[in-house]
Amino acid sequence: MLPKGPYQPQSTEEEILAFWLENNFYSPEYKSEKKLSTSNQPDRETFSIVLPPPNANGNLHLGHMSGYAYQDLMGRYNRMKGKKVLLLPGKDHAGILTEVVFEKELEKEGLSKKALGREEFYKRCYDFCIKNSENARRQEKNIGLSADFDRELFTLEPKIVDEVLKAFELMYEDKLVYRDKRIINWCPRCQSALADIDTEFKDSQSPFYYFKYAFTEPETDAIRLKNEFNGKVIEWDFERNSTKEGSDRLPFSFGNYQNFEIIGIGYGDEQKGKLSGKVIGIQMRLDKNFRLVVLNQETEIDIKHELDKIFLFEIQHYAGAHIILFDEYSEDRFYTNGFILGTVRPETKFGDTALAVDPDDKRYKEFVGKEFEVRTLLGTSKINVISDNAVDESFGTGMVKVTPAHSPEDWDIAKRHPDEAFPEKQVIDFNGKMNHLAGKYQGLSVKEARKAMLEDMKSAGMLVYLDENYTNRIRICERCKYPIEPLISYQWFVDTEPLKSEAKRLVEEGFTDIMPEGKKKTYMQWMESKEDWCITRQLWWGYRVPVWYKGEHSQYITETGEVKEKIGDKIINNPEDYNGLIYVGHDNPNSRKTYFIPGKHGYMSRKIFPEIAEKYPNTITVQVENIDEPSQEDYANGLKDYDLKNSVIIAHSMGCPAIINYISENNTPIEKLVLIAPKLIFKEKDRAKRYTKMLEDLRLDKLETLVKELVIIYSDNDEHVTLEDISESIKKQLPYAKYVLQKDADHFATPELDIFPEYLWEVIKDNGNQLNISVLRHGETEYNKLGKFHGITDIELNETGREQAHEAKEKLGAHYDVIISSPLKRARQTAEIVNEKLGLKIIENDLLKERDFGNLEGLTWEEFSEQYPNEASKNHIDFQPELEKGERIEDVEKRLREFINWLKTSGYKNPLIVTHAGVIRVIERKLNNLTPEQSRENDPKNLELRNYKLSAAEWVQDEDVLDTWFSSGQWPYLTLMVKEGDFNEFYPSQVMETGWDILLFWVTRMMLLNPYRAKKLNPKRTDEQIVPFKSVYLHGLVLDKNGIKMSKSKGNGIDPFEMMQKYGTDALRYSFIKGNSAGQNYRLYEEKVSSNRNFCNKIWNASKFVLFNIEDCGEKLINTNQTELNFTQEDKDMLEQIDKLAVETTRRLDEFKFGIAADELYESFWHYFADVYLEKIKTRLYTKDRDGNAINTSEEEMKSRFSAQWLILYSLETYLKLLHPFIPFLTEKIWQSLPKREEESESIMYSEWPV
RNA sequence: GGGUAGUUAGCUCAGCUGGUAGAGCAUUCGCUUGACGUGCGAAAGGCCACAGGUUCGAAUCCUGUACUACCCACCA
Repeated sequence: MLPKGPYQPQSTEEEILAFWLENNFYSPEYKSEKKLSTSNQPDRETFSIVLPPPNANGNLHLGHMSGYAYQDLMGRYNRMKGKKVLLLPGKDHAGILTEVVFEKELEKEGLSKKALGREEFYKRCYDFCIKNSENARRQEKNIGLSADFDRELFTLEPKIVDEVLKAFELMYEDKLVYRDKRIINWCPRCQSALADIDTEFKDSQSPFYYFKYAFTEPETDAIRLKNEFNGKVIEWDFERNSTKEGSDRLPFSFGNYQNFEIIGIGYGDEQKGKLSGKVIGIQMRLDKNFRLVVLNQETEIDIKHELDKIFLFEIQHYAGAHIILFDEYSEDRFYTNGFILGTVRPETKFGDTALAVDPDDKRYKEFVGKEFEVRTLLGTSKINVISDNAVDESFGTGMVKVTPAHSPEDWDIAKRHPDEAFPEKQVIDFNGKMNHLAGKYQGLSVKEARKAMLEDMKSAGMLVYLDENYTNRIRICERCKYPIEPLISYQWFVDTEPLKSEAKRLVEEGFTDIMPEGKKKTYMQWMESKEDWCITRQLWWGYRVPVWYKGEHSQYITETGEVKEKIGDKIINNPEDYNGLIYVGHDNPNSRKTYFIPGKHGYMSRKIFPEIAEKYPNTITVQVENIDEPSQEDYANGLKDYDLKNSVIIAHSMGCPAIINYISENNTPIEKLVLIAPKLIFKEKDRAKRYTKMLEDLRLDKLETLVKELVIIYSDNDEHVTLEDISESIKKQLPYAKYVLQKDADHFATPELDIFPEYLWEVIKDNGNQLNISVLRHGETEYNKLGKFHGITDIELNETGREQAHEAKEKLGAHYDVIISSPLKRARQTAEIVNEKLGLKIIENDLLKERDFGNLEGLTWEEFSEQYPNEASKNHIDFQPELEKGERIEDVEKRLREFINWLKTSGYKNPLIVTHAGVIRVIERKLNNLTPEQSRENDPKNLELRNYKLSAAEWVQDEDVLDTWFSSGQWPYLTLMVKEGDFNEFYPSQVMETGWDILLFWVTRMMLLNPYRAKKLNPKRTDEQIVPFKSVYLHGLVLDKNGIKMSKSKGNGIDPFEMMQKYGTDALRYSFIKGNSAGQNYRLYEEKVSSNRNFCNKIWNASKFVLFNIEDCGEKLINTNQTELNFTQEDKDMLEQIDKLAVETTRRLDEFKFGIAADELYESFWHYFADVYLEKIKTRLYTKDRDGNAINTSEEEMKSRFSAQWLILYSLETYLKLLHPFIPFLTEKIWQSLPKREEESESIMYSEWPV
């Protein structure tokens, strides 16, 4: 029985939720022991929804909750229909948003991103997200979301990360991902590139500057400037003060004022006297030969204001005309001819590369295609005039400055006029400050520069007009609202074209359906648009791009303002320059090994391979048993202990067929395979009977897919292989290999190391040591002699020290290319002395300074022990880890790591470094991986020279991370790949349910990337099998009572949990659904929730009534068949009503008309079942009248009563089932109290849907 | 500039296979001992934006207009 009183949602929900969770009902794998449970239906179809992952950090708001209500509704409905349902939850790392949030979090602790370093930051941020995601997960459970939480995934989970990076690699290979220089949105605050979609617009009132590029030679070009008004040349009749047509008006108007009297004419000044003293008017120099002076006769108007308006109008329409306001400006200022242009961003004008006009604009026709020298704030410069359709002749002056580096539109224009408008000139740096091209404005922020330039343009007479009332829209960062700076930068992009046309087709052909219909068009329109999708962000929080550069890479701005990229010391000028400098793959190419596979014969295998392997790290000679007569098995045994994946392999002779077979068999991808004298492969089949098997097995067919770069080195005078053989045999079979001819005799048997083929050296050096560092300790000082510690105490060399240095210089080799010295005197002096012989450049580097010993400075150990006994006891004469003042050892290590990194990229190959004992120790430790204790006994003596080798050409990983949409765009694929078998079972999912506002952000990108991945996984998948979901249902957004979008900043949000507390989760869920339709925003306010709470209460009370009135029936009710009963007309009506409703509800749900279904259920349950039917049958149900006398006692009455009892139970159960997807908790609670058959499901979740 | 949706009761919205309009809230009146006042019964309130068309019949389908909201692009 149900308890008395109104429905109490809180306690019921708690109880029911625990029941569901404990029984694992949410898992698609759930199986019940009860026979009637729908989980036991044979051959269940699957039904999956991959849920949109909310930000792991965030609290869930109404928007999330409404989504869950819809998703869960579908899940529960389909579960009851007997489907195997998976609702797959996840949490998003939300890239830039979280990074900003977490940075603020760190600030609170007095920490910063930089102080933590990348790894630590990532780790902490990860923990932060995981911790906070518990919150969201709890909220999801509380709303009753029946998702399989055991499958929940975080977007940065290692397995997901692997898959995301793999997508990048695949797309790179397919050329769908490429690196290029583009104009991008740069957020100077976030210090990151952003995609268009990560930006917003804000209306802004920005002054609009009309300024003039004045010709340096005023009269030449200016003369040709013609002014045509409305298509005709004005001809003014001076005599009659009218135009040639006889009108006394100009063939155009000044703003709204028609009644201007034209009183001044002619170039001569005969009329001037008439104007003196009272003229406030406009003088237009329409042509070289005359001007017009116009006087306003209206006295009541604000003449200054009106003239401003007119003036602006004239500037805009009669560009090139020279206009003067008499009392404002002196005449001369405007008599210089030039081009007037308008802009809101004068500071970018240093980046102008051309001036553009509308091709149809007659005013400028004869200037197009010519170059002019004009005056600028920084002197003069030459500039081209081009014509382009992007220019609108009616806007501004009809002439635009083209600044390709700072405006996306101008970049596009420039691309169409590469010769005139390129290369770009970037004048603003990544911090939003003016750079070297801005002359005296360098270093100013964009805002400051604008202000300074305004003043300068005014005084230089360049400013023609300033329109203070201009409104435009500026792009701002979606996350931090900082204005975006369009800049040119090298980034990674996705080529969306081919993906878009595919995504468009899949919807057009109906493999994915989008609801509501109207949004399909929005989708199509987006799929037709063009976009360079920039997928790299300069952040730490996210998937670090699996890209490696050969050496440090950087972007910089050249003297002329061109943006360039440098990798190592190579400058990238075109895409081909990246060849060999970029490695894409998420293994670290630095740890890539070089393997030598020896053959049976020769000096190469026996001597050279082992010698090199010993000398170079990461180089290994594979040991092969029975190398005199090796078999395939011998090779396989030798190789099996090594991970050859993505390695470099150099094989000789018999090693060649062996390795080819081995990698083919194991499908091992190889970065580079070098085959030296692989003659046996091609020639010696008949001769080498012993190797027949190896050669017969030879699988050249797979090489092309497995080996990225294949090199074959052959010898032209090999007795076995001739050039002809090569061309006939090998090249035909391996046309993609690179062939290297070794001219000399058969090198590979020659005992001379130095004729080892040059090419091989290159290969090995990639992984080998290129940088030879020699480190020299300075000479003796007085303090050294006395045993006094001196770190930063700047003591000179003493006599002995100088002598030592002189001695040392004689012994030094001549191969150094630079001297790098600590700035302290003792080192610097030593460097200078030894350099007397070497004659090199000496560079000082602060990082090489000796450690600051704090209290120990200037003291001997004994003195120190006396003065600071405590401190001394914690340290040792040779090793001082615990100094109270001074520099910490870790800090010394840190700066030296920095120094070594700098050195690697400095370009020096053989530097001589002059520094201090402490520093040398640290360097040594770093390079030899020693602990401080291990290194302390090995102090270098004065002027002792030590040599180290370093790998200079290291691969350096790209610092950037991937755009969040790049990963969330693959979400269904990614999540279903994690658990074995899920992909095959649940992909494609049935529905994608989300708000329509992220259709263009997310749904489109999922349609771009998922089909691509699915097809890649298995090319045989059909269109139907590659789409990520069959239907997209876009729900409307939740608005507040006044129809305004809820937001934190407006404070108009409703807290869903407050509503749940107050009215119950079911009531809130019902409010999200009842009466709403796809794609339509709807308002949510407390009254709605409360009325739905009333509905829940109605269900509760009606159920109590039903249960109370069937109490006396016991087992009889559930064992009676409908056909055994005699129904009255009212019963039959009820029966018809409920049966029809079930059919109707099913239809509505199948058509995604959730809102209508909820309406109809509400109506039918309340206003028919409860209000009509239950009222009608009360007389049949009661066993006593008001006075307590027994009634309904005849057999017929008893029968009628039983029929009614049967029917109210039947109806109630049916209603509960139909309502369960909408109102899960309450319906479960009541269902539990209903009399049921033994084999009935233990939960309404798996009860059978009534149709 | 391109696109999408909307315009129905005082308010918020349903109603989209065409058959003289519905719900919630609000309003008015009545009802309280037996599931429920978080209730029951009743009432009032709409030429379904406008104009054409198709049809026996249009809130519903078509065309156009007006207004509103939103999205995309552009704004030198």
